[in-house]
Amino acid sequence: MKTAPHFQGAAPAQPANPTPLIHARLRRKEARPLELLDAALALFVEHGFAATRIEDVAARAGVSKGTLYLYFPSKEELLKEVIRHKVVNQIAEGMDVIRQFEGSAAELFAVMIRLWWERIGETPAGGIVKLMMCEVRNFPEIAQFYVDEVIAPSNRMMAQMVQRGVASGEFRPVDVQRVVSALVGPLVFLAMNKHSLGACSVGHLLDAKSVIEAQIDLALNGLLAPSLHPPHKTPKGKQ
Amino acid sequence: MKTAPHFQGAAPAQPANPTPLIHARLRRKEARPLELLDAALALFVEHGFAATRIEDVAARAGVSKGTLYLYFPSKEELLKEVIRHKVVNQIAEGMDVIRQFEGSAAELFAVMIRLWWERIGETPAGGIVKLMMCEVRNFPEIAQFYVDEVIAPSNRMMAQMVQRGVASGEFRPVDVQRVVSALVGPLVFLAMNKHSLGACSVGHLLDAKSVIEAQIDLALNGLLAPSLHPPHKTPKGKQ
Amino acid sequence: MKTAPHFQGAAPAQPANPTPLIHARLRRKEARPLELLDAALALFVEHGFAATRIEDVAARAGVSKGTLYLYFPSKEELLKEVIRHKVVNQIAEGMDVIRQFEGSAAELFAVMIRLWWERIGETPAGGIVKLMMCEVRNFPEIAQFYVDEVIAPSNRMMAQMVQRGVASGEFRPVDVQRVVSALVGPLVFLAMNKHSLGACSVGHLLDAKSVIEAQIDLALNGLLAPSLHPPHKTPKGKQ
Amino acid sequence: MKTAPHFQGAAPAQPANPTPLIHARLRRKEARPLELLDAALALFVEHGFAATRIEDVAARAGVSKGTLYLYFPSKEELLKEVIRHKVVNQIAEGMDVIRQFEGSAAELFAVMIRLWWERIGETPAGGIVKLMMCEVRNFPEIAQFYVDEVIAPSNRMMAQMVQRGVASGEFRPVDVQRVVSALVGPLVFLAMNKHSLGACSVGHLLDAKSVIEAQIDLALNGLLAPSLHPPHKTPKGKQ
DNA sequence: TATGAATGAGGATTCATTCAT
DNA sequence: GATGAATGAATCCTCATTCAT
Repeated sequence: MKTAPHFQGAAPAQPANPTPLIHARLRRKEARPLELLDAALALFVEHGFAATRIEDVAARAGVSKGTLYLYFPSKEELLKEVIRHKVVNQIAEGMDVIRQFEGSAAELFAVMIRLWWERIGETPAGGIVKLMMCEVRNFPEIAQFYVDEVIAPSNRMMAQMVQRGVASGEFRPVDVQRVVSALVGPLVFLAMNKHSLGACSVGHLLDAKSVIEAQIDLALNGLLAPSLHPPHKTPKGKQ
Repeated sequence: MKTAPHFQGAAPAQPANPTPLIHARLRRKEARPLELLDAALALFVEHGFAATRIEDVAARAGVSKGTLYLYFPSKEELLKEVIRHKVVNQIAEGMDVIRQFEGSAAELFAVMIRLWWERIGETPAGGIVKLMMCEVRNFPEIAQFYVDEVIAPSNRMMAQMVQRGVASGEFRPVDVQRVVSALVGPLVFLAMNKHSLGACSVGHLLDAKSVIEAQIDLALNGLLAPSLHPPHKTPKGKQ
Repeated sequence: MKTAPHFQGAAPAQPANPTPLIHARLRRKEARPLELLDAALALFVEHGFAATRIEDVAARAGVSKGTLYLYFPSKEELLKEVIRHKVVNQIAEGMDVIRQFEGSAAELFAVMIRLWWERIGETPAGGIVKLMMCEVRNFPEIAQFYVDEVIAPSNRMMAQMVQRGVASGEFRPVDVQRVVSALVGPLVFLAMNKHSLGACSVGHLLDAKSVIEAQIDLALNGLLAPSLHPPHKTPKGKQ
Repeated sequence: MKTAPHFQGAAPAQPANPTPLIHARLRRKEARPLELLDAALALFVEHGFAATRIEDVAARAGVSKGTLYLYFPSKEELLKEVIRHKVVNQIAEGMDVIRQFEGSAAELFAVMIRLWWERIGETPAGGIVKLMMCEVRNFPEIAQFYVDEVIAPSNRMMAQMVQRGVASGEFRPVDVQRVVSALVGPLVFLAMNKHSLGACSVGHLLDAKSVIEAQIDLALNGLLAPSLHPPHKTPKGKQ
């Protein structure tokens, strides 16, 4: 049950080695599990866990089947490691950026929604969202982990954001939890769709960015206190 | 594990049995494919297509493997038939009700969202939504079918609904297609969640009905023309 | 283990009922096993025993699977019955005609070879030959039966025929048994070929009748006593 | 049940192992397909294609089912490869020897018939003959292949041989093609019989070599020009 | 008798996992 | 460490056989 060291797994461009004295061989050795996790994530997301062959994961990472088993004791453990590693690394990373933002509630709101898409929805982390939706029921232990590590913190953050606007009077008084759920829905849907119908040749129906803008527009108009209406304009050029 | 011969769900119209003591065998033979489709839907939704064993589908329908193959030539055809049968029947059925609605755009909007959940989201048809999201990439022909038969008609209908409000001046002028996508997102998300995390023991985080109400509230406030604000009140006792 | 009454199984045209008072129903009942045997023979010859489906045999005989099992307790017994019945009826019947022939040794020789082809080789009995060649090793008990009932009598008859010519001085003195084997070979080969390559679209390479004539010509020229050479002319028009 | 790594039969030329202790694994890997083809040939010939279990083929080659599928993608492809490999190697090999012969037409004739038996009829290639006769109708593509690669070349060569005798006046003028067919018949029959009735305990009726001699005697006497009669004596001790 | 729906043992094929090199 | 040949349990699917009607 090895856990890989912290590492920016999915980054396509690898900056020059910060500690040049370490052998390239060693770096490769450390990177291997991450390449395997990337490969596994991509294939699990595309085909589902059961329909993905270990051999294809290995091949995509450029190693042989046997090598994969040097790092992961079974297919199921590989899946768990993918989730654990990608969730903590990628999701958390996305969240970090979001968490630091300051500004008005409405601005924060719009920025956060956009950032969520850029940092999570359209990155490999979005694949995790689909993978979880499709596989949790086959791996109940993972569900708890996912709820604790991802869902709950996300919800708390979103809730804080809405709550801040309500407290300041910027937003109408609303049931924060339910509004959060209503806001999260389309984001999760967009992320899933990207790896589902959106990845099929027939699926170029949704332009995620413009749907995001429509949702921001709709939600902000729905949230803002009556006295402030209509302060949030439909973005230019978007009809 | 036998399910009742009086099948539930999918048949468009079942006349009262004209000859009450006609062969039980014959009645079974007619009911069998529907029972198998129900069983397949349930298991495909729960475990995914690849991880579901044909033998388990048959057992859930109270028959043996061999019997399943009397009605469906292969596992893949079974999946296709599940999609075709459940989609056309359930989706079309829900749509019918909606099409006949008369009233203000805002009322229609609220009714439609609630009806979608009652007729599709929380029925077995909701399982189709999750199933499709998880499996389309492995079955490109099904993707085309699903887009043509489900996504496109649904979108068209939602778009008409929004467009009616915009045309009458009840709603703000918005990009209808994008708003529709933003509206569909949380509904689809709710349906998927019901069969995903929501079905795990840790997943009782979302109360679908109240999220639906929150979304209606949010979206109507976001859609209504400024001059009418705030005409749509947060429903009593929901905040 | 019912055995069917003597009957001209394969004849497409059924002559007027010789005993008109017997119900057509009854005749049908008696004929059914024969229709099944005919169907089984045809399919076993075409596809082999293992690759033939019981259901196809029944369908070819115009009855259902269940009906076949009213007459034959298993697929293997059906095969045995096909062989027993077709061998005794068809082969023996062909032999009868041949056995009665009288004439000079050379004439008898030529006539018998031609008759063998007409009465056995190109009739359904020829199918038995192929069936036996292909399946005996899987059914060793049948081998003894076939040797006793078909091979040995045929060989004896052919041997008598050759021996008669040798004894009368018409033929050279030869090892009768070996010559018989050398004569039987191409006949059996022709019969098998008819149901093998000859039945494929690519197999129109052999015209059985002219090969037969070539063999008669060759063998007679090879058998006749030196003083009589060349008494047996190459048939007219055959070059 | 392992067969020796020094494979028998099919390889055109096997150089002495240059590095005697090179990986046994590697040597196995190269020998494996040949051992599997040998095993498949033996079992297909004995039981027929449909009645042979893949697992038994693998076991006879000393490996497991799974291993067979490393080398052949399906049972049907295995059959095709058996045909292709055994046919081109064994048939071609026999043909080579024959092609180089010099001498009188009668001598060539006798030598060729005997050689055919020694090089093809009584070797594993003889099994191919039976296999083809029994299975071609189920595999039309193979029929074409077999006609093009085996039947046609063989016939052409036999025809040349007879034609040479006719042209030189050694043989009577005969219809060469038909005589060839009449000559091929008993050879093919002997080969098939060896794997059919001849392989059953009751089937020791034919001594192939002496039948061959009888056929040579018979055919040569039948072919030689009248003026030369009787130049070809029945071989000593064979009558 | 005749039917054909139902069964489940059997066989082809796949693929996660092991292990000798 | 790395490989990939080998394994065999697991799964899809077929079809001989049974049996209620």
